[in-house]
Amino acid sequence: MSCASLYAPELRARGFRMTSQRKAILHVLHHSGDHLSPAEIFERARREAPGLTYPTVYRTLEFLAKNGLAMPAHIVGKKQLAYQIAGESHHHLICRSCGSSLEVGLDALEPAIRQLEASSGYRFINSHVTLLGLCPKCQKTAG
Amino acid sequence: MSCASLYAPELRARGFRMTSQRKAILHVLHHSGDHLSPAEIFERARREAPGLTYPTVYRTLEFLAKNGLAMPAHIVGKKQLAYQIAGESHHHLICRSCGSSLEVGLDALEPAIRQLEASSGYRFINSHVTLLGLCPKCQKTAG
DNA sequence: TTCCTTATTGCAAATTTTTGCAATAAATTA
DNA sequence: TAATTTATTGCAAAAATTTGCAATAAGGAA
Repeated sequence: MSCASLYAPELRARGFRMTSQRKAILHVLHHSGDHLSPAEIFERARREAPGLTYPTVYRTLEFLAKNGLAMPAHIVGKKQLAYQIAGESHHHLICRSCGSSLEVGLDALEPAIRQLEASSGYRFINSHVTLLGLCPKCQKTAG
Repeated sequence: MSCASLYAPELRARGFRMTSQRKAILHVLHHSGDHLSPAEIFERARREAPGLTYPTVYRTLEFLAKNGLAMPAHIVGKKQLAYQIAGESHHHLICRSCGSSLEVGLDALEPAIRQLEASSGYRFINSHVTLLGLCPKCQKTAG
């Protein structure tokens, strides 16, 4: 039983379908856990879903993002938009100079987010905070 | 005196140059204040810098982002990456269903960010928090 | 001011991403 | 199980973004 079946009920409940292409892409994202570029996702998912095409990869990734199953992340310095499975909330520190990134569970942010939900009326299923700055190493170099 | 001269010293101090193309693009971002797509930026900046080309726009935007003068933002649902001048810290609430966004000054986050600077060693020049969720209207529709 | 160094640009081509539409296949119903 | 509906895919072409490299021009030095 594929890990993608975890997600199928959620999709069906909204009138969407679980296809072999979506299964393959979810499988790749789920097991990698990491940020992957569309090209990497295409290469890996193709093994499980032969005949998979690029347009499908792009459309699926945007679909998953809109439905909260994947998180897109634009890393300054990398040209491609990367995607990651939307598991527990996680947050990124990215160095704007060297591009190195650090993933943190930012518990400190949660109370602030809850408070904002209350005041704005928005409901946040996934919070994904990207903080851009300078890592310790680049603080020396770049001043 | 153009608003871009504000930024010139900072660039020169790092060994970069203030060109007419960068001036034009900074001018556009500075006075719009809003998120703009590369195409919008190209159209507007071209008026001040005739001969401006697309590759220059893309390269300049990435350059400004790397140097903390502009902030990129990927809005789920929009294909193009948008850029905004990096003024005071601001944060976005984006509805993952209809794409509507709300810009907020999220003072509540600041203490958490300062704390993270201390623990990680990263220094955040710009914090740019994008929260993805459902706006009140879409909470009814999308369940 | 003129010269010099090299960061930056424009051009043309390559690559990546998006789009329109007919063909396919997932899920529901009979 | 077979038929039906329509969400989803693949294909081909369009559009957006990136890259390599020679030409240009910003800023410092003479």
